[in-house]
Amino acid sequence: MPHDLPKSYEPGAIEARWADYWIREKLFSVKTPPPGEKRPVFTLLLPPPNVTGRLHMGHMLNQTQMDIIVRWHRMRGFLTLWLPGTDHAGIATQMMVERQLAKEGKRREDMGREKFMERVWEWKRQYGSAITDQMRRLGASVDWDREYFTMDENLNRAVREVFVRLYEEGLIYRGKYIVNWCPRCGTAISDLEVKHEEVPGKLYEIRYPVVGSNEFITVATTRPETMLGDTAVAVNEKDERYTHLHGKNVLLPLVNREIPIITDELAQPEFGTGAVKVTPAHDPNDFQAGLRHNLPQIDVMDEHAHMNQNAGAYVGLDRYQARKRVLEDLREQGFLVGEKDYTIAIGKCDRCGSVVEPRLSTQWFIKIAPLAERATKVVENGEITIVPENYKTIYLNWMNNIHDWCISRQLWWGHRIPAWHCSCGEIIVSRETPTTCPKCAKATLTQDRDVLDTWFSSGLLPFTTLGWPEKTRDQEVFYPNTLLITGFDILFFWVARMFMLGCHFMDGHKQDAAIKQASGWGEKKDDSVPFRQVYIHALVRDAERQKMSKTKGNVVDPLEVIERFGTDATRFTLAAMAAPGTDIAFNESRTEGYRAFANKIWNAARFMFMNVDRIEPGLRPGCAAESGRPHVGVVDFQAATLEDCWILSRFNRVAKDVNAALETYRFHEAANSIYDFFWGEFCDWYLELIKPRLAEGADPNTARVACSNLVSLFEAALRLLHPVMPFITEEIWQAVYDGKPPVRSIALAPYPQADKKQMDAAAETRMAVLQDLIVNVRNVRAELKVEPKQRVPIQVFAHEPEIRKLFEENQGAVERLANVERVEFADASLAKVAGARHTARFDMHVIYEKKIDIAAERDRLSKELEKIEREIANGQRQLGNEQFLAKAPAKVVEGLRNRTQELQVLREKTSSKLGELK
RNA sequence: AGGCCCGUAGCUCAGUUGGUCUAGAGCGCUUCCUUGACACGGAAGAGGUCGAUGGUUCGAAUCCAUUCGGGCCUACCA
Repeated sequence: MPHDLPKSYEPGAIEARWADYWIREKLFSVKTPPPGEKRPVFTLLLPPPNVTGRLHMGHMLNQTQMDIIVRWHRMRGFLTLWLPGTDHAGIATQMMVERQLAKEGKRREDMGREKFMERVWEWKRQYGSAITDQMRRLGASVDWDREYFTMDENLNRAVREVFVRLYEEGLIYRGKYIVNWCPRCGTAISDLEVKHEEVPGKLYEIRYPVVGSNEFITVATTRPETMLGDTAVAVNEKDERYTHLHGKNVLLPLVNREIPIITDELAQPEFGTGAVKVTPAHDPNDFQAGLRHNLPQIDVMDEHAHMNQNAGAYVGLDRYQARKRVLEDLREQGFLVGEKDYTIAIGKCDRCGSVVEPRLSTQWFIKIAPLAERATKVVENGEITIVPENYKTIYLNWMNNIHDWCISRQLWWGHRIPAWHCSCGEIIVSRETPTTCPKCAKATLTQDRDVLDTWFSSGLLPFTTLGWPEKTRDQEVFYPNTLLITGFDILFFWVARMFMLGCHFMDGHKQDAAIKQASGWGEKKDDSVPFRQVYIHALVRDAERQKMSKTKGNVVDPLEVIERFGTDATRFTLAAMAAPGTDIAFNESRTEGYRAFANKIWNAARFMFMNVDRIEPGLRPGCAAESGRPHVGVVDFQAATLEDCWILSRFNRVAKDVNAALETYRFHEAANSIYDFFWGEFCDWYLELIKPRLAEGADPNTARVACSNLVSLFEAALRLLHPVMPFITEEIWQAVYDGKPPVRSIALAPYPQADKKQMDAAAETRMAVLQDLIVNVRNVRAELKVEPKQRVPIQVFAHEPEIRKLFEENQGAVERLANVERVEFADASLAKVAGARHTARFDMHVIYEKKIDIAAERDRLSKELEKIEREIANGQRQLGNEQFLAKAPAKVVEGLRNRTQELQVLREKTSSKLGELK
């Protein structure tokens, strides 16, 4: 077939074509294997993006890393399940649809719950696949046949089951507590959804008159408007300033309510005046104190943080207006006695940014301690490995201070809480909708209005996506999930919750023993954990290391980057920059560089095809294997020459490095190894070296071998690169097989593994010396400003016969790559010849009439000599140190000894030459 | 308040348990080259006392302490 590829690589159409092909062919769909199968299994759960989401760099980093690991496993013969889905994203989606409604002049309250829900589903049907369509474009090799949505009927059933079980076990309770309340969203939110911020504020001192005396007691507060709900003033029992007031009452200003002075540890003598107002309905600490002293709870605000009837004259005012008015009135009436600048910590709603109000309300909670205990243990004892390890510390730290989790939300969009209220006050928690109240037998039941926190359902995904609560074969095979790859920003929101809920609900579960063994997890004891390993990656920032955010306007749109440079180049950028544990400052110039890399690969392929078409048009490399087969390195390679032995050896070493790097999620090392190999060794040296063998007029047999080797090596290199750059590798690989590949896709071909038999350390060393000679000649030519086209003779003195032989055998290579006219071999050192170069293994001299710049040469040499001497001195000092000889490993001592010897040879030559020049 | 991370070439970053690190890469920069795969290319080069100080060690960019600078996370103290 004619391989007339365009001169430069155009990713757009090619990528779209293969992305479609992979989906159409269902290449990544996984059939559940029957019992008895011993194949290794790899399971990965996609962190479900919000249905409302648009692909951002964080997603892309996450998905690139996952896809690399997934493709790598698949090519190594694992039965690889990557399970995709989207999250219904309670608040985000509801807000999105409400905004849409607002444009039509409608409000959800007017529509009613049912109509609104229909509308959200409508929205989902229309726009809900935007983000997954974008994933398809990335080439994410997920099993689309198993795609889920967290509001799917089967997942909803599982959610109800979980809720009921936890309730029955006493791990879910309902109660009236202070929760974080967002006045804009109109719902409770969990501790995690509150973002803390420090802002300058004021600390106000207000004096309360003590009843039955003309004394005052002065309290300090940052939130004077809440005084309207005060039900006590607390002082510390040990605080002698207030001992005489114990048991007395004060008259609450503005409201004229009598409230007691109590003693409680809430009041700390060192702070402010040592006396503190107690507002049980508006502060979590005060709430606790209120319970201790049985104080009334007076809520003075409504759900939008406006003052209610309990606020008397202030009713209807927003909390900040109320603060202003309260302060004015207090000042006017002489109660405000102090006002200090003070930094206050405020909490803002993660979603909408409104200041969160601690609010007394009835909510559903999960008693977290028993779940946390188990989830802590499995990380401590290594049943779940968290990588990098510092996230393990962060996780354990958080688990040790974890609070009960408020799971109810006052929203409409989400999993409805499976609880029904009877007019008699009874609450029925049930899997199915109950018809009558078991207590009073009335049929007037209404379902709880609240829905569950979105993270409640996503916390169950590791097992609910595998058919739970049914006992399924999928669970035996795929649970525990092998790995989770996610960002640290949802470590607590999601990861920790999955640990807790997974261990709890899959307690006692056993993975299919044969599969567990084959997958390499034989040593793990606990199969209830949701994952064997969790890899946490960092954030993608902009080039200035700023967090990307819409408000800052510094968001880099991955699709735009892809548009310009290609998906492969963008993926490669993220992989090459993803050193574990560090944030990625996304830099477009890198992507530009990797587009050039793709182009380089493309042109190397053009070169290959050009030769195949001319030399042996029917040539196909021998990779007829499916993934998992043993012959997975370079196939049918006849190492005939030094460069053949060398490149084969290098390939295997690189394959070894890449596999090792991926094993520990060092994506950047994997990417860079391949890059350096492909460009710096394969293209820059190997292709140049074999050109004479391929050239027209060369011996046909030699040409055939060279051509076949080239194709074999290229084919293997494509497989090595495929997980990182899936598109270009597929395109060229298919072309290598002329559109009739042994398997449907390179994604199903075996991944290269290092083969010791193909490694040749001697060839690598010999090649290094040859390269050294060539580079030296080029170097001298540049210094002498020899015309680029002019070929020059050189003179070489080799210290050892083998080196001379090496140069003789590869004379042609030297002549071509260094533009040398002929190589003359000298019998004695050339060190003293002006302009000569020398290394520990050879001396070299370019024969050229142009005079060398003696002064410049002298400068260069004395600089060099200085450096050599410094290093020799350093080496000798160490080698003369007995402690070093005794303690350092033999390899290090040996290396230093050799190095020092070489340096001494160099020093001799350099100094004698320098003497010559003076 | 507690915890975590970062500070290496002009810029963006690598540098796994301290030992061929004689500190690397990409981009940028300088000089030269359109040679039949590729100018998204090739060849050669300049550029860093690894934030600072002190310590541990035969040996430190790498470990410890202090300090300066930058970022992040968690936290119910008025």
